[in-house]
Amino acid sequence: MDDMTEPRSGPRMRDVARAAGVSAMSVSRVLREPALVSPELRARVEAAVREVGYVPNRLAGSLSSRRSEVVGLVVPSLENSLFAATVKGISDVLRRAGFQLMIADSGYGPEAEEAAIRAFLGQRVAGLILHDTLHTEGTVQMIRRAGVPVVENGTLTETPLDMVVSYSNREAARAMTRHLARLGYRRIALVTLPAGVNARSRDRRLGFQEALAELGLPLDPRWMLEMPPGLASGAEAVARLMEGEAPDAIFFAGDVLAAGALLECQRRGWAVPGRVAIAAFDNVDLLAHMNPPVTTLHLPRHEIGTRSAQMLLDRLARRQSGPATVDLRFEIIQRAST
Amino acid sequence: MDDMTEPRSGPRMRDVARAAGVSAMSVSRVLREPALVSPELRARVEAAVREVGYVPNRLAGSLSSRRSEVVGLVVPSLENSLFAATVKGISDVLRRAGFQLMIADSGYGPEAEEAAIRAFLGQRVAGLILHDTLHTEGTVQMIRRAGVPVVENGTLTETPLDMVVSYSNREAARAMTRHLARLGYRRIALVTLPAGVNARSRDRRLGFQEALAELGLPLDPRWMLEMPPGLASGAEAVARLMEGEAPDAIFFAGDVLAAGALLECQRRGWAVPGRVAIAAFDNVDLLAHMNPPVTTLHLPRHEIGTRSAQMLLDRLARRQSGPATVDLRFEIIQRAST
DNA sequence: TTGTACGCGTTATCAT
DNA sequence: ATGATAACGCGTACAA
Repeated sequence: MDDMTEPRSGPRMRDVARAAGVSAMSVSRVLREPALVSPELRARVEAAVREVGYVPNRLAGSLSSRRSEVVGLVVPSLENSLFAATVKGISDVLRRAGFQLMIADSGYGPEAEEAAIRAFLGQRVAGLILHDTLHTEGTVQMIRRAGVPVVENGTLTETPLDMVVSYSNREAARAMTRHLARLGYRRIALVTLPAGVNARSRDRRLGFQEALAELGLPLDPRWMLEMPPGLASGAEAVARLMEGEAPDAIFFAGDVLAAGALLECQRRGWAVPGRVAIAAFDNVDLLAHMNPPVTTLHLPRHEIGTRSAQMLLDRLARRQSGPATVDLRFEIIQRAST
Repeated sequence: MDDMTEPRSGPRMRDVARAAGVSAMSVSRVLREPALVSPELRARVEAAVREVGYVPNRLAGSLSSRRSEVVGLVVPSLENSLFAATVKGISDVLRRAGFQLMIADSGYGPEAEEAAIRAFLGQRVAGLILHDTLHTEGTVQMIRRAGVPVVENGTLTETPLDMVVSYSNREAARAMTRHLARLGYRRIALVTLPAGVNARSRDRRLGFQEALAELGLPLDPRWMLEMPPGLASGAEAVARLMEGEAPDAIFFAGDVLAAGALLECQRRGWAVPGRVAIAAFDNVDLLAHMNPPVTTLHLPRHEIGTRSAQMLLDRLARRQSGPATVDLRFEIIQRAST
């Protein structure tokens, strides 16, 4: 039965020092620079640390050293598994370096992002990783004033805050569109997420339009839909596009729209790709296992995370200096749905 | 062109105080207890805050007050979207209370969990939320010594560290098994994730066995499979179970195994539920959109998050005192696959 | 209502 | 190689 007294503060460095019969500074050194310390001292201190169950207070440490081992990450949504791969990459690299990860979502737009970043800066994070590339003025000012390194992830923005690690959404959409044309499709439709505050969707639409123009294919505005995320959206989109003058291929450039569409085709008995071909944007496991398997892009989601974290760490270690843009490659995965 | 000098520390409270012509304490009060301060003082201070772009240092604040507004969360995997709903619930509640979230994954087992918790305690988190319920001795000791409130989420463990918010994996598995029997199925197989270090899988297997015993149905060990997570696993499981003496229903109690199995049945031309019925454990969007839609359980994933965070906040505000177990309800969603 | 003094637990710096 | 001292930036407790 625990007694519910005041939250204990636990043993401090000086308690360890006393137990080991040394000064607090020696304890600090043993913990951070064991090489600079005599083996005997180290042994005594390490024993004392275990004896009293000492867990160093990183708040005090960071306050004093003016450094922190926490990175702040802002993703558009915590529920979207597309970001999960990137988060995993970030987390893996940070953990090995002894860094912690704080996460917030900006689901409600750039203002929510600003609030999250303000909170992170209050915690004096060592760096920031942002998925979105569209920020409020206040956000930009805060970040500049704070002088923390930042990596943006969502798309290869031309106006980066600092560092960017991503792939080109525009080139990826362009490549897939050209791929569909190469396969013989001529009436190609595009479905994206709402492009309003989503730079990624905007870039994908641009790439699609570019490709059609280059190929001399018709660009019918009725064949460019914006739908909210979700399987139901994909189903609705394909149903809507197929009534009237139907496309022969649909490029679903976002979320799980393509999967939803294919499932709807199965229900309606529409042959894929016989009646309409379907292509997706993201190489989620599901698409490979569907019937037919769905043609899609493979994007370096995990690598975006590892590279982002690594660049941040390099900058913090002064191993790298200025802004930088890393353009990671994507790949087309041709499957039976096209 | 930024000059890459030393990381600036930014304006401090005393800088704001000077700019406003008041004492630092007044700045602190304006920020934390605006009600106790005269309107004019507040106005001057708020203007000064904006003028110098002040962002309070929460490291210093927490060090001084011995309180923090950070909660540590450990999930088994950052890539599994099942946890995402819970994380979202946690994040939503914490944000409204001005709390931040630190996240780590324990993908490599209880030792990784211990390391994550040690790091969190070093950051002096106000509380912990753990998905797993199986911990090392070191973990238990550390948490007791630190005296931080803890919520466990994964299953209704009978040996909680402190608070538990979950549903009963055992009852849920039992209920679904009985449901299948009620529908007339008699040769019921079970597929779970490896139950080794996974208390959830263990509880599900127990519930399944209980139900069979109660119903007087045969318990053939060859009909209880353990498979790694993933669609491919589900496909392999159904293929393996259907050779030889085949079950008439398969209960896939984990991950997306059921979806993988159904897709495999489509490929093989096995009618579902004609040839074999399929039930799943988690109400992911996909299952509702498949052909046929898949019978499953609806689990209170999001509510687990909100309730966990709320209980933690309540405890921190001294509004609730002791250990507690919250048993949230689940629900059977009967669909065409059974 | 506002201000002063001190301490939170650690690290940087300098001295021995 | 080890120790003493003074910050780090804020909040608590008390005084005015």
